[in-house]
Amino acid sequence: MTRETPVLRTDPVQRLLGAATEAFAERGFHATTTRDIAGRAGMSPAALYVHFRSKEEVLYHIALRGHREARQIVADAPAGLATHAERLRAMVHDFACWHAGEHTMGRVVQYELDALDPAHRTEVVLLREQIESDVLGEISAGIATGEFGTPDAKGATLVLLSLCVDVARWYRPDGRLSPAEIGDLYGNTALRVVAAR
Amino acid sequence: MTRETPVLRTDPVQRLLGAATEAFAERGFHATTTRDIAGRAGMSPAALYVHFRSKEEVLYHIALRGHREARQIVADAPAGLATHAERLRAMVHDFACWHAGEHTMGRVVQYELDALDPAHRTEVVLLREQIESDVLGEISAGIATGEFGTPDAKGATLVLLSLCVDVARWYRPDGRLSPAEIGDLYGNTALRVVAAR
DNA sequence: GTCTATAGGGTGATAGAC
DNA sequence: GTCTATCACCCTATAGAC
Repeated sequence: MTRETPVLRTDPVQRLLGAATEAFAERGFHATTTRDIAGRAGMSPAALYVHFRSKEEVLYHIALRGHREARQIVADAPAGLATHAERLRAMVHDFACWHAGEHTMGRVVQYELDALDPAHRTEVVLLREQIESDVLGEISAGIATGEFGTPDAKGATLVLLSLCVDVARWYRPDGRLSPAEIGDLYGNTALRVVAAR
Repeated sequence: MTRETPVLRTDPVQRLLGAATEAFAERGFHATTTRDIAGRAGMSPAALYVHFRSKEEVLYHIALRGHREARQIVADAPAGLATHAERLRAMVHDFACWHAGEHTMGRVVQYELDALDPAHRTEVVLLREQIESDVLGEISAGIATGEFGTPDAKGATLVLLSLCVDVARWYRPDGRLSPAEIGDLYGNTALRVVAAR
């Protein structure tokens, strides 16, 4: 009567999305074959096309889910924190930490965007702009209250987002730093970058 | 008697390497066909194989040249500068600036490494470690003299190199910041990251 | 050193049985 | 909803003429 495998893993769509995320992260979208995706999910190549119209549509679903997840991370981070310094630290901490812990998803989300159809790409770029806006808003607010000494909110936003995104490129699970340690390092770095008083 | 095209452009090897760099940067190694490379260089697909053993060997030559160029940029940057702060600022300024101005080369150098043969990859990774060592050495020296307040030389090195590398991902020639402005922003950011006095 | 032609194999996607 | 079999196309790399 017990269920050995979680429901998520028996749902063929979720199995295909998970398999594709791994394959895209390891070899890139173009170098990944539909046979590889289906094989990792324990299916024949044809089964993929029952659930998705094309290989590109698989990437689209992954990119959409990943970006929504990332946006949520950034939006939820400052909840309950009072100062702009603590709020920004939490946002950068959690965003960097997510790119380490979810580096497989992160790599697909950040580096395979150009493989999307123009319409799908536009939709995903909107989510990216919301994340950027969240961070820019926090930094601008901190500058307005005098909590941050930097005069350049846009420059600081660019630097901090770029820093977090690049974690997905270099992070390795067997590396020197854990996701939590990366979050700490990056959260503290953020306060230096905006010259928090 | 005048020469309309520079010698570099008439050398088929240089033409192929330039064409391949553009193609790899735009579409990635795996999505680029040898037909595309040869076509951009004004040749037939077969001509490529007179000068290179394989598509991978073309990438290898680009990666080697790009990494040597980048290493030179970082090594030359601090020449003639006395304080560790000015030396580090120059290194980060020039390295970031290079990734913007040479973003086509930079994108290939930073994001197509995994497509190299294991032996070629190892050779290129050695050059990367030299760049890392150059920056770590400068930061450690600045900490030793008390010029930099950060206690974490490795963390600061990681942050600054990551920042510069990621410029190749997001930089667009028609964007808000010029390569020189990015260099300035990143050079100043570097001094904040290491807590320069 | 360049070309045209092609070998040999892999790719995304579909047809039709169960 | 999954499978086997396959289509039509594209790929890297090579052969051989000039």
